[in-house]
Amino acid sequence: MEKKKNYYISTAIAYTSGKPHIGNTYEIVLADAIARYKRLQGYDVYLQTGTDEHGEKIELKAKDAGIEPQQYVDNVSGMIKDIWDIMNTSYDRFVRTTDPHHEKIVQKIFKYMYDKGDIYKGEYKGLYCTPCESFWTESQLVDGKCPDCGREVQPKEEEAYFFKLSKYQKQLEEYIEEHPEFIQPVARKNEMVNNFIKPGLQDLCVSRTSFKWGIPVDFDNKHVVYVWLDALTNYITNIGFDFDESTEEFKYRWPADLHLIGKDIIRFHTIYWPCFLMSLGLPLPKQVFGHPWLIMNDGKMSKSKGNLVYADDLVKEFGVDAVRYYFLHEIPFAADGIFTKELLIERINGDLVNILGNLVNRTISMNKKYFDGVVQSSEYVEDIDKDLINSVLALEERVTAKMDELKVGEALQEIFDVLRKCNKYIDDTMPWSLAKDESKKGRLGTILYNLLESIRICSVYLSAFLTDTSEKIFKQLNTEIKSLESTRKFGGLEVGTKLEEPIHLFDRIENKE
RNA sequence: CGCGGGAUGGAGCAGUCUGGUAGCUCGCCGGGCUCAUAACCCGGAGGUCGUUGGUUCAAAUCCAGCUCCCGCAACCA
Repeated sequence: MEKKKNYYISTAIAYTSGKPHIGNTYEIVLADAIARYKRLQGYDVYLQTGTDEHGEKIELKAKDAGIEPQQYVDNVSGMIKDIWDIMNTSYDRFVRTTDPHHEKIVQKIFKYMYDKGDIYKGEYKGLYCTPCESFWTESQLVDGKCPDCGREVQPKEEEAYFFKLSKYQKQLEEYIEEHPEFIQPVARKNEMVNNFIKPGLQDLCVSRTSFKWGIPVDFDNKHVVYVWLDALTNYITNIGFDFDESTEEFKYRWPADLHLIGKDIIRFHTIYWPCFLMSLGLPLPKQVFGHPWLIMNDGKMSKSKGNLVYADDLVKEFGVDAVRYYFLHEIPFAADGIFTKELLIERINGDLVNILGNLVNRTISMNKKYFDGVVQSSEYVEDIDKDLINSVLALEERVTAKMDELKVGEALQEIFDVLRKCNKYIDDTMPWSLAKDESKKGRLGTILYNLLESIRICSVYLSAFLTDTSEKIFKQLNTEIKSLESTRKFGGLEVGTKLEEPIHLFDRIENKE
């Protein structure tokens, strides 16, 4: 028996400062599509996501709301999970950094690094703005003053623990050089190497004394663990890492195959995280992909601009697969994608309604009209069929190639290219014309079979992206044949199958304004 | 001279590594078809490929300079 290969993919854990907007929601959908495609390919996939719940910002938010931090994060974490569910994402575990087990292991990790000498006690020297209670770096200052309030800053020292990043610099640099696929896209790798690693890594301050809402350093209670040491370790604590004896699951899953993260936190994942792992003596994740952002016309989404859009609102208005399609299709591999409602409607009408929905509807309608919905055999082959069938059979290779490069939007386009071909095939073969001639019924049945089978195969691939729609198509085709294996030979759909009534997969969005 | 990415018909992108008639989606104009959700199919108009110079029989593609845009520049999730 062949042993299934396993595939561990993670998203960044979402910060529980507030309800996630579509820019934050995009990532889990992207991860979900990758995970579903890998599952389709037969991998034993593990998709982990969750929430990052500590830090000063949350302490303050809770205080403003007049509730305990735990209550605050329980609420927001639940909200985030709800949205992930609304988006039909197939995560295997939803983790939280306030989970007692996670906290316990983080404390152990901190202690281990301290005992090993990788964490030491020192003084944090920085420029401090007293009214804002914040440290700033030279480069963050605006005209030499606090970027938040514009007041003078003073040099200040504070007791803190530091992690010896410098100790692992050489090892990290070598690893990155020897594994060109480690940081994606490559432009990000250059940023990290040129801006941080080559100039020399400074030791990282890994504890705070200015607030309480964090995991306490158990041997020095004045300090809480720096948020990133707490957050990043979620990737190992939740699958069973421990010093005494890690679980079988951990041994099986780690190292992760892919950390999917936003481009804003690449530094934490490609410099700090690898160094932490080296300190723990663990292998590094195979790949970190810093995906681009979904932004608005007027730039990044932000509360101050008042241009926030939420996924659950969009789903209510347009349906989950329309939103999934937009996220996955619109955002290229390396450049930011724009979100506007107009573009969303354009995608829905142009692709989902016209190309996909209409194709399925017209095909099933014809089969109903001409053959009472019964799938005919495909004996009457002509040359024109070959082009269509070859395109359909080539899909696996083409889609997989794009998915392996994490170019999910392009993978989706490959499928839609074939759907377009199906529409063209209908116009070229003119089934309605054959239907008028009783002697051409055989040929007519063959054409419709080719179309139905092409649609079925496309639907198998679509199941990774448009989960509900794919199911609706299978249901209309009245088939349970949905495996990737079944797409390798044209002819999976059984002759004699009785199709369901044709329905509209997507409704056209009429111009309201 | 901090590091990196980019500039291609009205819009969004591919093509640049491995020079050889500029491609895709949308929009626009014209035609076809009627199975289908005014959907589908075909044809057409529209580009000095940011700019200047160089190499070459030949440059969007290679080389050099310039202009403009964008990302990164460390303890902020």
